[in-house]
Amino acid sequence: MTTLSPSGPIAGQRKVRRATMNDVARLAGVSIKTVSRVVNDEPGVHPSTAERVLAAIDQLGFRRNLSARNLRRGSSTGTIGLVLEDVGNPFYSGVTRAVEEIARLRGRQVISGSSDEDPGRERELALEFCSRRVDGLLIVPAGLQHSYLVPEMRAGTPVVFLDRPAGDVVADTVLVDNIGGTVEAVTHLAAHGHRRIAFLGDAPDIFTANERLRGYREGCVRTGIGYHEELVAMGPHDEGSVAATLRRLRTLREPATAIVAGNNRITVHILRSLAGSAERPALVGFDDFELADLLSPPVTVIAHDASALGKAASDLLFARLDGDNSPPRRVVLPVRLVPRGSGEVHA
Amino acid sequence: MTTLSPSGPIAGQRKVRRATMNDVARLAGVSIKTVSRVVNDEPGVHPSTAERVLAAIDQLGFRRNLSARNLRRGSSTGTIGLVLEDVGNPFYSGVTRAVEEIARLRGRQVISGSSDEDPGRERELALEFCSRRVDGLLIVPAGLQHSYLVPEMRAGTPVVFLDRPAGDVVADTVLVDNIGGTVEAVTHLAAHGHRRIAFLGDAPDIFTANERLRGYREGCVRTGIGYHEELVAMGPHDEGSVAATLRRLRTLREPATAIVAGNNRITVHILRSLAGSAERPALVGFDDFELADLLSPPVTVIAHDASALGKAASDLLFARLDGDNSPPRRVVLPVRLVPRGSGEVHA
DNA sequence: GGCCACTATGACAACGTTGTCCCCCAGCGG
DNA sequence: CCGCTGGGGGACAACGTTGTCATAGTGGCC
Repeated sequence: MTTLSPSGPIAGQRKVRRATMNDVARLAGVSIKTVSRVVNDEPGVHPSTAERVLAAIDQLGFRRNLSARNLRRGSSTGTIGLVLEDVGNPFYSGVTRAVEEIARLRGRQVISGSSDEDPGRERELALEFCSRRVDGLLIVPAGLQHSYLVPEMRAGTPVVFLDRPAGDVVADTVLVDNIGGTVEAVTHLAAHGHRRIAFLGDAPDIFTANERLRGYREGCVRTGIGYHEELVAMGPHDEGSVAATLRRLRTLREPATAIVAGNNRITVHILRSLAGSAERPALVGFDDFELADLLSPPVTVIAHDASALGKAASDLLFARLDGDNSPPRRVVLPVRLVPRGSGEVHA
Repeated sequence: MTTLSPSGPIAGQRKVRRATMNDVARLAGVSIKTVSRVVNDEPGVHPSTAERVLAAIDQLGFRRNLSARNLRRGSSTGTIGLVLEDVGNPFYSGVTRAVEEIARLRGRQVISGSSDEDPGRERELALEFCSRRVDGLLIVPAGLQHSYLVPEMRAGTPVVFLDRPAGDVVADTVLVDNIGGTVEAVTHLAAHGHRRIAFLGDAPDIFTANERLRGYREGCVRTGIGYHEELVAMGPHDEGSVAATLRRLRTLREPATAIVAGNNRITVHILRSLAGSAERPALVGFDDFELADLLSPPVTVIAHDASALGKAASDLLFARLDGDNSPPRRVVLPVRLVPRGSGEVHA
């Protein structure tokens, strides 16, 4: 194995101009159009000519400029844009992976970015993607205003909202059954004898957090254990605030004996806070996560599949790209309670 | 809050042609060049003119076409390409996040794709990114041949290899101290009295797997416990093969009392296989992972920071983009053993 | 031998933007 | 009143590619 040094810029030389079809054409002694034909596998090029062209391409290291191509062709840049909350969050990286998979099958590249729950950033990313003329847009909304997308949608860019609905446009949306999930969580805990069930959720202006709170409340009402303000703690949570909340819940006149966690991050914060304490409340977490089954006790969760979400949204998007122009759809994916132990502790 | 329906394609109408600078110019009663000036915040436009232009832009929902811009300007498409093994793997999604962060600070978008350890796919992705004229390329190599990148590097596209070195080109590379890590793992286990330490690693043609094996071997030699073929199991591992290997290790004439796991996936497979069994060998895993500290016993790991890796690589890439043309560098990031319990079990 | 059909190839414009260069006009000094 | 200056704005070409249309050559057929 010889080690090639690319003897070019790396060694501090001037940048070499990139070869264009023109250069290839000159070298191969044909017209630029013929090069184009070869590059695009168009018929009607004599095999021997094609061979000369290919040799020239190889020699020059030619690679066609997709900016130029996209400009000329007008339609389809072969990319789709994905705006999510945080690629670093395993849930969203699962979504990303699924989207990438579907996109690959359909010959598209994914461009993604994290909004970090900042509506301004979400908008910035989405519009940036539009400037790049993505063929479609998948968005996990951070904000409630999406009218900024109207011109893009009018111009034919399909948009699918993911995990949360758009604020003020009508568009395809894929959600999970947040309400059903927390109703089930509460029901499950109540069935195991718990009457004092707390809910720790994310900031209430986040759609899913709010929905899950609603489900929690409905569960409390349906099971007859009643809804008690003091058992609810919403808001952006970090390790510290979760620990503080747990302390508070323990010292109530009637302490909480069970907890529903509003998302995977909160579940983990809770687990970490509880680590080592002998007495631990029953726990059901929203979102499944790796290793939940290996903890002791294993963590009961409301599971919903990141891949399924990504796949459903991509499928919807590609259906639009294929010309489906039926009215906007709202898909709600089911969740399921996975009993593992942590929620089956008796009160 | 009113609900806007984008009354366009969604409702099944014809696609509206997207507004161009020409349309804006016509509407604003100026030349296209003036529109360009406004859009690019160039000086020399009368405030009142600029206002008219901005109004027209708003009215038409104009968004400049970056394909055209990039084509015309020739340099910098404002994107960087990231080829990794699997965005769905938490380790790589951490890398992605870090890269995205740095890119954002430098005004770049990240385009990423997963190679799934397939060299062909890696190449395909990298070249696709080159066709899109990314400003730079970050690659977690799947294969050993990277001479296909030479024309690109010559043309001035900086390339940084991540986590593994390139096969046959000289280029910037950021690695972690794989050898040092497994040496330390073995040393740690030996210090706790283990003499029969097994190693479960990934396929040996993967650079990191091979390095870690080397470290393991060196650790065995240095500690004087000796290297025994029968204690090593390389190869692509899944849940089943790991379980089988563990059974084999248990039934040796001198069974293994400790295990070093070659990466986070293997560690998890091991944990899952061991779940429930009373007697468990000591374990040190390569790669830290979320909740490792909450398992029982908590899992001792060789930790290295995905963000640090992503950041180091991006920093290197942007240094190149800023004109640094010193000889290619190889950065090796330190790892550290995080003792948590699973590796401190006495033999 | 003349005409046609067909294959292989090329000339040219156009995609939407920006860099270069030029022009117009108001204001000002001589 | 003239020439000069500088701010504001426009005409035009060019980026690299592809779609449209034209054309040269070749062989077959009456």
